[in-house]
Amino acid sequence: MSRRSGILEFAVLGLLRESPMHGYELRKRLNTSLGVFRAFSYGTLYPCLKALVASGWLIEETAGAPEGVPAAALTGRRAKIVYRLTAAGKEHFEELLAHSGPDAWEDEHFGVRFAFFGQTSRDVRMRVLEGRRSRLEERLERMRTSLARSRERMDDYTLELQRHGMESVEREVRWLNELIESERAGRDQRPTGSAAQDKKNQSGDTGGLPRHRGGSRPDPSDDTTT
Amino acid sequence: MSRRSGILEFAVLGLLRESPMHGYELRKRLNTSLGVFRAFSYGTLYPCLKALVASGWLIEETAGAPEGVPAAALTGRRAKIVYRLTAAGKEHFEELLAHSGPDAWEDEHFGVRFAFFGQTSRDVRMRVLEGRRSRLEERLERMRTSLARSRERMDDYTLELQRHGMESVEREVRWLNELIESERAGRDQRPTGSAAQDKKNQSGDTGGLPRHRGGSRPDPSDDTTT
DNA sequence: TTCGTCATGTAATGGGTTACATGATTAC
DNA sequence: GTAATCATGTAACCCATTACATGACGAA
Repeated sequence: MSRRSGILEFAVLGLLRESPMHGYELRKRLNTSLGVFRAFSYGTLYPCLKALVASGWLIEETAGAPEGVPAAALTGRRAKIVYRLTAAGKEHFEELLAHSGPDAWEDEHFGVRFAFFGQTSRDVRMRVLEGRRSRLEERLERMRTSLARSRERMDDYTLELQRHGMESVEREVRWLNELIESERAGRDQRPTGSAAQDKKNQSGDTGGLPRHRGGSRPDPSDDTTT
Repeated sequence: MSRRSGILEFAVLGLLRESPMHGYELRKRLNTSLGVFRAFSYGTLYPCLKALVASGWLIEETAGAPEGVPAAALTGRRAKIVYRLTAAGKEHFEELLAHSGPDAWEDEHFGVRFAFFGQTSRDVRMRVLEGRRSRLEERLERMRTSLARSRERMDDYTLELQRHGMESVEREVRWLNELIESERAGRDQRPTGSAAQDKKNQSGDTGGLPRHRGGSRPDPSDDTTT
């Protein structure tokens, strides 16, 4: 019954913070926003939603458009279940964003967190980025020593595999460095191209962060598009 | 009971082709040879070994050094279970190497296959590399269109995440291109540094492949460098 | 009326981990 | 004698996917 799954819970909460949605649409958004790192199926999502409702982070809405529901959700067709974040849920999400558990630096966890960076403070972002970086550096270190110890026993392909793997991790670290740099030095300094550029591209405000759904947003033109 | 797991089975067979081993050592080798992509625990390995024995791909040896067993396996200590590949097992492995199922191009599957490239023919290698490449290219295409469709609705961090993800995949494709190039043009042409170099580094034989445990191994100058 | 897609769910299965239970052997 | 590491296993979860069951709605 404890269909929870950490990341999924986190991601659902994050997406619902923007606006209430059906499970169906939620899944689509999930798989495009986070697509690179993760994809979820209904078999995971629906039970998880139930669990979140049970915890009080979400409420279900079934009736005919209880105010906030975006018209799109029931353009005439019989309303299904719309999930909406409760106040408690919002709080919980913020909590999760800030207090990253020990898994927060793992590949997928990090990816998902990153996708919601727009909803948190620079402090938290820095913590997460640096945590991730040091995790990767440890990994690199382990790879290096392990490679050094067994290199003679490996054939060339295995070696190449290892080399390429390390190179990828190193690239990842460089990317993080750029992001950290950019956060540190930057006001708005949103990542573009290869991050860490000092050009003239701040979008106006200096103080903060690229508020989620940053400058661009909202024409509610299409709902489903994604 | 079907503790089989495709990749693990494949990897176990591949490692045991080199020499018989205990489950214990097998796991260590598993986690260093394939370390970048995969790690397995005993909870997975032992049941899988039993299943492989049941299938006839392996046999267990318990007695006191039935010939081929590497001395190391029982230097005095009471012999545990040593797993040895049967003829049928060898055949099965070769079959698996060549006839890659439809999953063969997925991340992990590919990684593991690659680690055993030394044990197969150039033809097979080419097939696998090209299969992997086209899989990644499809992925890239999907990412591109999906990004194009929803780019305005994404905040900058999500966007950066997407960008970085695509870049990684692109790099992977370039790597594959180099490998393919190198296989195509190459006799021995083992991958070194960034592959695809035409220098003077063939290790002698021309006809084949870097026979596993090949004679070359990149100058042990620096270990960690890359 | 049939097809696509919206929409919600569940049961069977897969593939894996952690933590535990157990004990021998080696090195100090 | 005591700690590390070799060595083998299992039971209790965890997390997710697939395939299925069900049905409404809109458009051709």
